[in-house]
Amino acid sequence: MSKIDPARIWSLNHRLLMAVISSVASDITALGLETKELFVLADVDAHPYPAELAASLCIPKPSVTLYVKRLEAAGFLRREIDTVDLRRHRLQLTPAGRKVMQQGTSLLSQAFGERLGRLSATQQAELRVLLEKMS
Amino acid sequence: MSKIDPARIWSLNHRLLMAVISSVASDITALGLETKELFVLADVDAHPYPAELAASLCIPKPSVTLYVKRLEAAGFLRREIDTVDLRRHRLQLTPAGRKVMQQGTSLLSQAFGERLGRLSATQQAELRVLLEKMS
DNA sequence: TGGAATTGGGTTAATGCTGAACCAATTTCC
DNA sequence: GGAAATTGGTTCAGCATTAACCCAATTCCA
Repeated sequence: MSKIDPARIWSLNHRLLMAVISSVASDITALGLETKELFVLADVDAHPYPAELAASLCIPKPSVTLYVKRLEAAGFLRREIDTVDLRRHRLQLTPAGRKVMQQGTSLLSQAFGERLGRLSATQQAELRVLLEKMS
Repeated sequence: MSKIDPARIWSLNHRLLMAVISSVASDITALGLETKELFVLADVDAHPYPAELAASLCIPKPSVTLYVKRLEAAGFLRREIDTVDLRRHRLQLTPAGRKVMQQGTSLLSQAFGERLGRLSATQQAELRVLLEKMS
Protein backbone atom coordinates (compact mmCIF):
# COMPACT_ATOMS: atom_id res chain seq x y z
CA MET A 1 0.00 0.00 0.00
CA SER A 2 1.30 3.44 -0.93
CA LYS A 3 1.77 6.14 1.68
CA ILE A 4 -1.40 8.12 2.40
CA ASP A 5 -1.32 11.52 0.75
CA PRO A 6 -4.01 13.84 2.13
CA ALA A 7 -3.83 16.15 -0.87
CA ARG A 8 -4.44 13.20 -3.14
CA ILE A 9 -7.47 12.07 -1.16
CA TRP A 10 -8.73 15.61 -1.04
CA SER A 11 -8.35 16.01 -4.77
CA LEU A 12 -10.07 12.72 -5.46
CA ASN A 13 -12.93 13.79 -3.29
CA HIS A 14 -13.16 17.24 -4.80
CA ARG A 15 -13.24 15.88 -8.30
CA LEU A 16 -16.01 13.50 -7.33
CA LEU A 17 -18.19 16.24 -5.85
CA MET A 18 -17.63 18.55 -8.79
CA ALA A 19 -18.49 15.84 -11.28
CA VAL A 20 -21.72 15.05 -9.45
CA ILE A 21 -22.81 18.64 -9.05
CA SER A 22 -22.11 19.57 -12.64
CA SER A 23 -24.02 16.53 -13.84
CA VAL A 24 -27.20 17.68 -12.11
CA ALA A 25 -26.79 21.44 -12.48
CA SER A 26 -29.04 21.71 -15.51
CA ASP A 27 -31.79 19.62 -13.93
CA ILE A 28 -31.69 21.78 -10.82
CA THR A 29 -31.95 25.03 -12.73
CA ALA A 30 -34.94 23.48 -14.50
CA LEU A 31 -36.66 23.59 -11.10
CA GLY A 32 -36.31 27.38 -11.13
CA LEU A 33 -33.41 27.28 -8.72
CA GLU A 34 -29.68 27.83 -8.90
CA THR A 35 -27.49 25.16 -7.35
CA LYS A 36 -26.10 27.54 -4.73
CA GLU A 37 -29.64 28.51 -3.84
CA LEU A 38 -30.50 24.87 -3.35
CA PHE A 39 -27.72 24.58 -0.80
CA VAL A 40 -29.21 27.50 1.06
CA LEU A 41 -32.71 26.05 0.96
CA ALA A 42 -31.49 22.68 2.15
CA ASP A 43 -29.75 24.24 5.13
CA VAL A 44 -32.46 26.65 6.31
CA ASP A 45 -34.10 24.18 8.67
CA ALA A 46 -30.84 23.58 10.48
CA HIS A 47 -29.64 27.20 10.33
CA PRO A 48 -32.58 29.61 10.14
CA TYR A 49 -30.53 32.83 10.29
CA PRO A 50 -28.49 34.33 7.42
CA ALA A 51 -25.36 34.71 9.50
CA GLU A 52 -25.54 31.04 10.49
CA LEU A 53 -26.08 30.04 6.89
CA ALA A 54 -23.04 32.01 5.79
CA ALA A 55 -20.87 30.32 8.39
CA SER A 56 -22.28 26.86 7.82
CA LEU A 57 -22.00 26.96 4.03
CA CYS A 58 -18.72 28.89 3.85
CA ILE A 59 -20.39 31.60 1.77
CA PRO A 60 -19.80 35.34 2.26
CA LYS A 61 -22.61 37.28 3.89
CA PRO A 62 -23.49 39.45 0.87
CA SER A 63 -24.01 36.31 -1.18
CA VAL A 64 -26.41 34.96 1.42
CA THR A 65 -28.29 38.25 1.34
CA LEU A 66 -28.62 37.93 -2.41
CA TYR A 67 -29.69 34.29 -2.45
CA VAL A 68 -32.22 34.85 0.30
CA LYS A 69 -33.63 37.81 -1.55
CA ARG A 70 -34.08 35.75 -4.70
CA LEU A 71 -35.52 32.78 -2.82
CA GLU A 72 -37.97 35.01 -1.04
CA ALA A 73 -39.01 36.67 -4.31
CA ALA A 74 -39.56 33.21 -5.79
CA GLY A 75 -41.83 32.33 -2.89
CA PHE A 76 -39.59 29.57 -1.53
CA LEU A 77 -38.68 31.35 1.68
CA ARG A 78 -40.33 33.59 4.26
CA ARG A 79 -38.42 36.07 6.32
CA GLU A 80 -39.56 37.58 9.57
CA ILE A 81 -37.86 39.75 12.13
CA ASP A 82 -36.89 37.80 15.22
CA THR A 83 -38.97 38.91 18.21
CA VAL A 84 -36.11 38.53 20.64
CA ASP A 85 -33.28 40.11 18.66
CA LEU A 86 -34.51 42.77 16.27
CA ARG A 87 -31.37 42.50 14.15
CA ARG A 88 -31.98 38.89 13.25
CA HIS A 89 -34.10 37.69 10.38
CA ARG A 90 -35.60 34.29 10.99
CA LEU A 91 -35.94 32.32 7.78
CA GLN A 92 -38.53 29.67 7.10
CA LEU A 93 -39.28 27.46 4.12
CA THR A 94 -42.66 27.94 2.50
CA PRO A 95 -44.50 24.79 1.39
CA ALA A 96 -43.41 25.53 -2.17
CA GLY A 97 -39.87 26.01 -0.95
CA ARG A 98 -39.88 22.72 0.90
CA LYS A 99 -41.20 20.94 -2.14
CA VAL A 100 -38.60 22.32 -4.51
CA MET A 101 -35.89 21.70 -1.95
CA GLN A 102 -36.91 18.07 -1.71
CA GLN A 103 -36.97 17.77 -5.48
CA GLY A 104 -33.52 19.29 -5.69
CA THR A 105 -31.96 17.11 -3.02
CA SER A 106 -33.65 14.16 -4.66
CA LEU A 107 -31.83 14.97 -7.90
CA LEU A 108 -28.60 15.17 -5.99
CA SER A 109 -29.35 11.92 -4.21
CA GLN A 110 -30.02 10.23 -7.48
CA ALA A 111 -26.78 11.41 -9.10
CA PHE A 112 -24.62 10.76 -6.09
CA GLY A 113 -26.46 7.54 -5.37
CA GLU A 114 -25.27 6.29 -8.72
CA ARG A 115 -21.72 6.54 -7.44
CA LEU A 116 -22.61 5.38 -3.96
CA GLY A 117 -24.22 2.36 -5.55
CA ARG A 118 -20.78 1.04 -6.40
CA LEU A 119 -20.27 0.50 -2.69
CA SER A 120 -21.91 -2.14 -0.55
CA ALA A 121 -24.41 -1.02 2.07
CA THR A 122 -21.80 -1.62 4.74
CA GLN A 123 -19.28 0.50 2.88
CA GLN A 124 -21.80 3.30 2.47
CA ALA A 125 -22.45 3.33 6.18
CA GLU A 126 -18.70 3.23 6.82
CA LEU A 127 -18.18 6.20 4.51
CA ARG A 128 -20.76 8.19 6.37
CA VAL A 129 -19.13 7.40 9.70
CA LEU A 130 -15.72 8.42 8.39
CA LEU A 131 -17.04 11.70 7.02
CA GLU A 132 -18.88 12.51 10.20
CA LYS A 133 -15.76 11.86 12.19
CA MET A 134 -13.91 14.36 10.03
CA SER A 135 -16.59 17.05 10.06
CA MET B 1 -28.79 2.78 11.82
CA SER B 2 -30.84 5.28 9.84
CA LYS B 3 -31.48 4.78 6.14
CA ILE B 4 -28.61 6.04 3.98
CA ASP B 5 -29.40 9.37 2.37
CA PRO B 6 -27.00 10.13 -0.50
CA ALA B 7 -27.77 13.84 -0.42
CA ARG B 8 -26.86 13.92 3.24
CA ILE B 9 -23.54 12.22 2.63
CA TRP B 10 -22.88 14.51 -0.30
CA SER B 11 -23.64 17.55 1.76
CA LEU B 12 -21.49 16.38 4.64
CA ASN B 13 -18.67 15.82 2.25
CA HIS B 14 -19.13 19.14 0.49
CA ARG B 15 -19.18 21.04 3.74
CA LEU B 16 -15.98 19.32 4.82
CA LEU B 17 -14.13 20.23 1.64
CA MET B 18 -15.37 23.82 1.70
CA ALA B 19 -14.30 24.23 5.29
CA VAL B 20 -10.83 22.91 4.52
CA ILE B 21 -10.37 25.00 1.41
CA SER B 22 -11.50 28.21 3.04
CA SER B 23 -9.23 27.60 5.99
CA VAL B 24 -6.16 27.54 3.75
CA ALA B 25 -7.26 30.07 1.14
CA SER B 26 -5.36 32.97 2.66
CA ASP B 27 -2.16 30.96 3.04
CA ILE B 28 -2.41 29.88 -0.57
CA THR B 29 -2.90 33.41 -1.88
CA ALA B 30 0.15 34.35 0.17
CA LEU B 31 2.12 32.11 -2.20
CA GLY B 32 1.07 34.38 -5.06
CA LEU B 33 -1.52 31.94 -6.27
CA GLU B 34 -5.33 31.73 -6.28
CA THR B 35 -6.84 28.49 -5.02
CA LYS B 36 -8.39 27.68 -8.38
CA GLU B 37 -5.02 28.23 -9.98
CA LEU B 38 -3.48 25.79 -7.55
CA PHE B 39 -5.91 23.11 -8.72
CA VAL B 40 -4.80 23.76 -12.25
CA LEU B 41 -1.11 23.62 -11.36
CA ALA B 42 -1.61 20.41 -9.43
CA ASP B 43 -3.27 18.74 -12.39
CA VAL B 44 -0.93 19.81 -15.18
CA ASP B 45 1.35 16.80 -14.89
CA ALA B 46 -1.57 14.44 -15.34
CA HIS B 47 -3.40 16.55 -17.94
CA PRO B 48 -0.96 18.73 -19.89
CA TYR B 49 -3.54 20.21 -22.29
CA PRO B 50 -6.08 22.93 -21.45
CA ALA B 51 -9.03 20.99 -22.85
CA GLU B 52 -8.08 18.02 -20.68
CA LEU B 53 -7.74 20.25 -17.65
CA ALA B 54 -11.17 21.72 -18.21
CA ALA B 55 -12.74 18.28 -18.42
CA SER B 56 -10.81 16.88 -15.51
CA LEU B 57 -11.47 19.78 -13.16
CA CYS B 58 -15.06 20.48 -14.28
CA ILE B 59 -14.08 24.06 -15.17
CA PRO B 60 -15.29 25.86 -18.30
CA LYS B 61 -12.74 26.31 -21.05
CA PRO B 62 -12.56 30.12 -20.93
CA SER B 63 -11.66 29.89 -17.26
CA VAL B 64 -8.82 27.54 -18.01
CA THR B 65 -7.57 29.97 -20.63
CA LEU B 66 -7.59 32.71 -18.02
CA TYR B 67 -5.89 30.70 -15.29
CA VAL B 68 -3.23 29.40 -17.66
CA LYS B 69 -2.55 32.91 -18.87
CA ARG B 70 -2.04 34.15 -15.32
CA LEU B 71 0.07 31.16 -14.34
CA GLU B 72 2.24 31.64 -17.41
CA ALA B 73 2.64 35.35 -16.67
CA ALA B 74 3.66 34.48 -13.11
CA GLY B 75 6.34 32.14 -14.45
CA PHE B 76 4.76 28.99 -13.02
CA LEU B 77 3.86 27.42 -16.35
CA ARG B 78 5.34 27.14 -19.83
CA ARG B 79 3.22 26.72 -22.91
CA GLU B 80 4.38 25.38 -26.22
CA ILE B 81 2.56 24.42 -29.37
CA ASP B 82 2.26 20.68 -29.77
CA THR B 83 4.38 19.47 -32.68
CA VAL B 84 1.89 16.83 -33.72
CA ASP B 85 -1.36 18.79 -33.42
CA LEU B 86 -0.85 22.48 -34.01
CA ARG B 87 -4.09 23.35 -32.21
CA ARG B 88 -2.93 21.94 -28.92
CA HIS B 89 -0.91 23.82 -26.36
CA ARG B 90 1.21 21.53 -24.28
CA LEU B 91 1.61 22.83 -20.75
CA GLN B 92 4.54 22.20 -18.49
CA LEU B 93 5.39 23.27 -14.96
CA THR B 94 8.45 25.45 -14.57
CA PRO B 95 10.73 24.71 -11.59
CA ALA B 96 9.18 27.70 -9.80
CA GLY B 97 5.74 26.39 -10.68
CA ARG B 98 6.52 22.97 -9.34
CA LYS B 99 7.84 24.43 -6.14
CA VAL B 100 4.82 26.62 -5.50
CA MET B 101 2.52 23.76 -6.44
CA GLN B 102 4.19 21.54 -3.89
CA GLN B 103 3.96 24.24 -1.25
CA GLY B 104 0.28 24.72 -2.04
CA THR B 105 -0.63 21.05 -1.95
CA SER B 106 1.39 20.77 1.21
CA LEU B 107 -0.80 23.44 2.82
CA LEU B 108 -3.83 21.52 1.68
CA SER B 109 -2.38 18.28 2.97
CA GLN B 110 -1.70 19.85 6.30
CA ALA B 111 -5.23 21.24 6.71
CA PHE B 112 -6.95 18.14 5.42
CA GLY B 113 -4.54 15.92 7.26
CA GLU B 114 -5.74 17.53 10.47
CA ARG B 115 -9.17 16.09 9.77
CA LEU B 116 -7.80 12.84 8.38
CA GLY B 117 -5.81 12.50 11.57
CA ARG B 118 -9.01 11.76 13.41
CA LEU B 119 -9.12 8.48 11.53
CA SER B 120 -6.89 5.49 12.07
CA ALA B 121 -4.41 4.59 9.34
CA THR B 122 -6.65 1.72 8.34
CA GLN B 123 -9.65 4.01 8.09
CA GLN B 124 -7.70 6.48 5.99
CA ALA B 125 -6.77 3.75 3.57
CA GLU B 126 -10.38 2.57 3.55
CA LEU B 127 -11.57 6.09 2.77
CA ARG B 128 -9.24 6.30 -0.16
CA VAL B 129 -10.43 2.98 -1.51
CA LEU B 130 -14.06 4.04 -1.21
CA LEU B 131 -13.45 7.34 -2.97
CA GLU B 132 -11.51 5.71 -5.75
CA LYS B 133 -14.28 3.23 -6.26
CA MET B 134 -16.73 6.12 -6.66
CA SER B 135 -14.58 8.22 -8.96
C1' DT C 1 -26.51 54.42 33.38
C1' DG C 2 -23.81 55.29 28.94
C1' DG C 3 -19.95 54.80 25.83
C1' DA C 4 -17.21 51.16 23.33
C1' DA C 5 -17.15 46.86 21.19
C1' DT C 6 -19.61 43.21 18.90
C1' DT C 7 -22.93 41.17 15.94
C1' DG C 8 -26.72 40.77 12.29
C1' DG C 9 -27.74 42.27 8.08
C1' DG C 10 -27.56 45.33 3.80
C1' DT C 11 -25.46 48.26 -0.13
C1' DT C 12 -22.40 49.23 -3.66
C1' DA C 13 -18.40 49.46 -6.49
C1' DA C 14 -15.20 46.47 -8.39
C1' DT C 15 -13.69 42.07 -9.60
C1' DG C 16 -14.29 37.41 -11.28
C1' DC C 17 -16.31 34.02 -14.09
C1' DT C 18 -18.57 31.99 -18.05
C1' DG C 19 -22.01 31.40 -22.24
C1' DA C 20 -21.99 32.48 -26.84
C1' DA C 21 -19.68 33.26 -30.70
C1' DC C 22 -15.49 32.91 -33.06
C1' DC C 23 -11.08 31.23 -35.72
C1' DA C 24 -7.80 27.70 -36.98
C1' DA C 25 -6.25 22.98 -37.28
C1' DT C 26 -7.72 18.39 -37.79
C1' DT C 27 -10.52 14.50 -38.99
C1' DT C 28 -14.31 12.30 -41.49
C1' DC C 29 -16.29 10.56 -45.32
C1' DC C 30 -18.15 10.98 -49.88
C1' DG D 1 -9.21 15.75 -53.15
C1' DG D 2 -12.36 18.68 -50.61
C1' DA D 3 -16.77 20.04 -48.14
C1' DA D 4 -18.66 19.19 -43.57
C1' DA D 5 -18.11 18.11 -38.94
C1' DT D 6 -15.20 18.03 -34.86
C1' DT D 7 -11.88 19.68 -31.68
C1' DG D 8 -8.45 23.04 -29.25
C1' DG D 9 -8.24 27.40 -27.79
C1' DT D 10 -9.45 32.43 -27.42
C1' DT D 11 -12.24 36.79 -27.04
C1' DC D 12 -15.72 39.56 -25.14
C1' DA D 13 -20.07 41.10 -23.26
C1' DG D 14 -22.79 40.38 -19.46
C1' DC D 15 -23.95 38.31 -15.25
C1' DA D 16 -22.52 36.55 -10.58
C1' DT D 17 -19.83 37.17 -6.61
C1' DT D 18 -17.54 39.60 -3.09
C1' DA D 19 -14.48 43.09 -0.44
C1' DA D 20 -15.08 47.22 1.78
C1' DC D 21 -18.00 49.96 4.06
C1' DC D 22 -22.35 51.15 6.33
C1' DC D 23 -26.16 51.25 9.89
C1' DA D 24 -28.92 49.49 13.76
C1' DA D 25 -29.54 46.52 17.63
C1' DT D 26 -27.31 44.28 21.28
C1' DT D 27 -23.92 43.31 24.76
C1' DC D 28 -20.18 44.50 27.76
C1' DC D 29 -18.23 46.83 31.40
C1' DA D 30 -16.67 50.78 33.89
